[in-house]
Amino acid sequence: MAERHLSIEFLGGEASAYLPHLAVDCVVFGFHAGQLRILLTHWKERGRWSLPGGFVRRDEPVDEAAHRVLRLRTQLDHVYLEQYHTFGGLDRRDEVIERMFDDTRRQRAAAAWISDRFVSIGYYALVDWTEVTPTADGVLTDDCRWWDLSDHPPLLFDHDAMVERALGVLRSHLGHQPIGLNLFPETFTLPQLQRLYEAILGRSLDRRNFQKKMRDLGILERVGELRAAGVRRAPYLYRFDRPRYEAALREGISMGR
Amino acid sequence: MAERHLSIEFLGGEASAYLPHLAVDCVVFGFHAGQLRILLTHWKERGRWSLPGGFVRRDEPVDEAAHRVLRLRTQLDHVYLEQYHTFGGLDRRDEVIERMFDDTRRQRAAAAWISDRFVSIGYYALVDWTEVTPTADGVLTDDCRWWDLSDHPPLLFDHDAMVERALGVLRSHLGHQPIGLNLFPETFTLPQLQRLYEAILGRSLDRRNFQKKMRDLGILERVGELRAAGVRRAPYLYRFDRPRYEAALREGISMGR
DNA sequence: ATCAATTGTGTTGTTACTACACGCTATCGT
DNA sequence: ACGATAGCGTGTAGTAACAACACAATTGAT
Repeated sequence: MAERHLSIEFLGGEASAYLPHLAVDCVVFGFHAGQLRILLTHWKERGRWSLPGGFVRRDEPVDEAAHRVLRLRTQLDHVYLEQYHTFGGLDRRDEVIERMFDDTRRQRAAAAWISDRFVSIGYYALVDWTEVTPTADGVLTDDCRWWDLSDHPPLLFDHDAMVERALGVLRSHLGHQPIGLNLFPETFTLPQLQRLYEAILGRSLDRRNFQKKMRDLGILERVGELRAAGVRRAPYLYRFDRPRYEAALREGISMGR
Repeated sequence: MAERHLSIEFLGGEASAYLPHLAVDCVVFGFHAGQLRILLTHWKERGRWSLPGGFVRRDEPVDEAAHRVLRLRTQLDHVYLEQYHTFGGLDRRDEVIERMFDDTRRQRAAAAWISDRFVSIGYYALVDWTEVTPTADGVLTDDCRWWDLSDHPPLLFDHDAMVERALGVLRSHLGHQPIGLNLFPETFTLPQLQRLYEAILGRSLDRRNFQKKMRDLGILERVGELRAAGVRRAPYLYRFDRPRYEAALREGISMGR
């Protein structure tokens, strides 16, 4: 395979193993230092960033395709994943990528396959970033890393709009179901949780009302105190009560707005 | 074209004018006599019912494909349409339809095309049923009519699940945005509107609180009284104040639950 | 004239949310 | 040693939204 050219092989053998014109893209949210972050992949040939995505195998449900993509990019297996919208505008095609293939007949077919119009099913994921091992595929992409949601490079295709919409959906879900179990390690503090909520909502919340609300929800378990350097008073550590958390997920809660 | 066989022509010429493996299906909600109703199409060859659906042209956004499908089945142009979920399980294929094609090579290709696995983008529509002219295509389907949501025949493929999910989404939207403008004629009464809400939510509401709530929303305009036979007291007729209704759509409201 | 059925409106108690004030703990500066 | 300071935890009062409830108005049937 030539250095500057792609092979049809990057698709895992035959392009026909995948459904044409269909892709999945994932907005992977993490949370660190009071900031929402998203996982992005860097395209080798054009020096630009996009959401981690992939194609759908013919023998695979689309949800499973999203999980597979995420497994490849994060090395994580059971992530919280939610389909939120399918993007099907006419602008969704990639003409640049076509030039990245050799000019053999087989390669031309692959080039045509991939550069044609795509409909993309958008998923968003919530993960504990400390467990993620960002991984580029080394073929189409040569880098994969976290970016601050509020300070990331402009993305390829319509991926900026996909991020925007994912955040909007996440925000609207926040008022009706608990969020946090998937974004934090086992234990966390209430100030941390509040900063997460503030990052998602994009505005500050009253600490006292927030804590009262959280306590009253009955999905938290106090497990000790956080001992850390430079901290004045030690905040309590909490862990989510899984059965109650999941019950709240199913039945819904109300969280102000 | 043989009587009992389909032609590739039903796809509007070349099958290749459409994206393979991709479909749109619409759950069209109407409201009549206190009941939610959905529009279903009857498949000629198997004597069973399904949601109205269709394929996506290569030169057409998926939202536009949904509108086109709806235009064909209802003769209506600007319906309220919302994408709510994309269904991509492995069971979504149609093996029966394959036998409905002639055995010419071209027709076999079409048979393979249509009988392969499909991913379907689900939309739901809200329409004033009095304006709809249900229309079957006469090729794949020979009937198109309204059914009570609570009393319709079992549907083909996974369409029962698609209806179920559409209703769930509609229900959850009900608490955050006004609904009704698209389901009623120009004018309607508050008791009618309440019955619509009750049909969607699946439970009865308090008439007094409902009316107070609706009045306070400030999206209604009183335009007279309804004179009807057999009615004791004449209810007032209302019309939605469009600008205010649309503002409520954008900004969201809270409607109990 | 009375009754029955349906519609319109007001009142009250309760709950949820918003705004706000204070005490506790540990570190830091002096 | 000591107070100042920064961050954390809890409580209280006012307000707005919601749920439960009662009564008056209109019209056709008896």
